[in-house]
Amino acid sequence: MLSAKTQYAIHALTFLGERFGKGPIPINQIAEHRQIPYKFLEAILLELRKSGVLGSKAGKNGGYYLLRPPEEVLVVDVIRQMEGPISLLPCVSKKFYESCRVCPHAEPGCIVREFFRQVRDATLHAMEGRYLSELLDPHAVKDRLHGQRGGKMSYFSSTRRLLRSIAELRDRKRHSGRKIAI
Amino acid sequence: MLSAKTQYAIHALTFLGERFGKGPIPINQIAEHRQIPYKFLEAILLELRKSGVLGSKAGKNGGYYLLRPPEEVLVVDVIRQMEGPISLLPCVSKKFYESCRVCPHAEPGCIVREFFRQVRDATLHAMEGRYLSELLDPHAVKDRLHGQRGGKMSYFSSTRRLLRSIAELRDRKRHSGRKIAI
DNA sequence: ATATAACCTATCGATTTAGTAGGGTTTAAT
DNA sequence: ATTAAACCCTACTAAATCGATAGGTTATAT
Repeated sequence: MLSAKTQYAIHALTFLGERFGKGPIPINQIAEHRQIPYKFLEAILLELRKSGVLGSKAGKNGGYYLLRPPEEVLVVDVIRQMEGPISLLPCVSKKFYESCRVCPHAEPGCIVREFFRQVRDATLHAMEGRYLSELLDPHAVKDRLHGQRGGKMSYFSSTRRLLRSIAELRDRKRHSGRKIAI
Repeated sequence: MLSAKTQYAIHALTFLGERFGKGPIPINQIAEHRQIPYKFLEAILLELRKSGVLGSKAGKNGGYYLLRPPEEVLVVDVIRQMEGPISLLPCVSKKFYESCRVCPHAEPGCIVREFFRQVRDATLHAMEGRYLSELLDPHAVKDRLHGQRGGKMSYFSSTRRLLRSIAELRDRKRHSGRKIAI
């Protein structure tokens, strides 16, 4: 299970994603809308800023904002950043590899290890190429587009266009043959 | 990541699986072969017995043993027993469902929830229908068969037969349409 | 200057983790 | 009956993690 911290982080990021391009959003706004304890959220956002996901601006009209558009923020990266390894065993993790406590030399033939490698492959496959943009509330995103484009576009044309661009981006990434470590 | 307890449990069960049919195996034998602290392992085996996976026999020549053959022990059941939910969010778990802290009413349209439901489906699909028998060291299983059948069978015929029966069992279960909850 | 808002350090109680210690009970081979 | 071997149970502990909270510092728009 994901810790409360990670869950809060994801929901905070969706809030910021839905308001991408609208300038810095203050912590209390996020905290109120998403029901997250202010001080806890403060620490989470600070961590996300230090890990390069968010930018911040101090002082009046300050707050936090995504450094890149939600279409380019990998959900799996956020989870790894906050939670650590996706793998169920340390010895099948690439990003957080540690030797197993039962077979410290990680024998290549370890059959338990092989099983959990398959599990992590399945989990990772479901996560890879999935972006923050896919977790946003379409209604909020609509507002965001209206805000940027002056509200000239219809709901249907704007969201259809957005969804198409997301699908294209995701498809490109999925078939790029890029190895994604776990 | 799985806790040390769960990892130890799995390895202890493989040890017992490889010796299934040979009567009770004492704790210290498992502890020594699998490098698990004796007292910690004792607690783990006790828990596995209470949850119906293992049987035990006290006294001289006593020990622990699998109540059913390894071909019938689901790995995912062991993980759930020791570790809890497989899901990454409480609100997508069937066996351990709890409401999400961000949306307490678990709105059916929650897009974050949908994402993590897909992830848990993928993880579960990799686990479902996988049995303890698939995690056993073939060499140890060979010995077990030799022990039971008096060593008359050749290595190849015995293991081939075993592997075929495992594959058949797994295939039956995989296509039985049985819903496996998470 | 003032209000606002991020930044930083430190702490804190509760829970979980990964064990350890020691003794009591039951079984069974002799 | 003795006694060794193993199960069973309670309690404890040191460390880490979790889920926050407190309070002061720095930056910035007005």
